[in-house]
Amino acid sequence: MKVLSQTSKYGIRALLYMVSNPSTGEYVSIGEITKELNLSFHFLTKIFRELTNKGILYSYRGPSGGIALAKPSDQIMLIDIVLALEGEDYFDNCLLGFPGCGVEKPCPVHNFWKGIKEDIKSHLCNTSLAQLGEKILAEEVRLFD
Amino acid sequence: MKVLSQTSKYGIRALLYMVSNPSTGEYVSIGEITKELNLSFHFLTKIFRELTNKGILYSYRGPSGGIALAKPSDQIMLIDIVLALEGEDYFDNCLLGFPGCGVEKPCPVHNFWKGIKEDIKSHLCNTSLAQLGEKILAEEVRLFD
DNA sequence: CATATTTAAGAGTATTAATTCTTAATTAAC
DNA sequence: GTTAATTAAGAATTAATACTCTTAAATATG
Repeated sequence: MKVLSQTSKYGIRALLYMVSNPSTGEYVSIGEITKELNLSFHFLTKIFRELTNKGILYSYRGPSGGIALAKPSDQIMLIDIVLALEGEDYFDNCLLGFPGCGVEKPCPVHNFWKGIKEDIKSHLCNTSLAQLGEKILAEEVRLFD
Repeated sequence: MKVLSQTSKYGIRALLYMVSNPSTGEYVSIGEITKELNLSFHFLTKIFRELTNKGILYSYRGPSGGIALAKPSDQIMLIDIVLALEGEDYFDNCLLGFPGCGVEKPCPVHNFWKGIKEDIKSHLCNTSLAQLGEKILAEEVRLFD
């Protein structure tokens, strides 16, 4: 059951590392993150480039450069990251792949699936990086192995 | 948001065609189904081979042969098809791909995702091909374009 | 038994997603 | 201005999924 691409998963994990490890400097380097989370440096760089282009991150080149959240972490919702990385049409899918499934001609599981998607969407809309970062800091959940 | 593979989607759509188009003979040919649903004959043949191997379908070769449900349609649940085609570990996933996410060391969205998965699983467990076939026959929903 | 119809099996190809690699641009510090 | 540290851009490669093709086996019918 692959609901999110590796791109989104790595992106979110890396952002959660950032909010749960308040760094001293203004920018945190991608190298540090990939080293800590054991991710591919080049792959995460590409992912973060996308988030920078979408206005979710700031980036700064050169020594002591890196990336930083463009907004306070309590104002960045999971939905922002998912839509940025998966595409704005992320929720426009039919579970069974029926061509033309929609309100006018629903597939046999349309209403059920609509409800599930609404649950997921609302949770992503109402969950900020800050909230999850706090859970990690409170050690209710874990970021690492 | 791709929750099911094309394999599962085509497989379920084809089975729904079967239950909503009670054929005269004992077996329905794969060629008829793919012609009606505009699917690839060879691809669906491969998918149905898997369902036959898993005991969900019977198959019979030769003229007027084809495939048939191995059990009455009200005893074949969507979960049976999904697990057969996606694998038994279909629900063993972490939304964010955290390594080792589980009860002992949950990721920050573990409990939320657990709930969603339970909703999906229980719906798939409680929905039979017969139920969906009836909805199609009652024209509440559509199988075709 | 010859032919036509159908599924079985799996090799082969194409498309998409994931990952790696190479080169360039920016900036700080000496 | 030279060097080192860092992101930017996107080409190139690999892996996974989706799909197609070829050959074989089974079976009904004349």
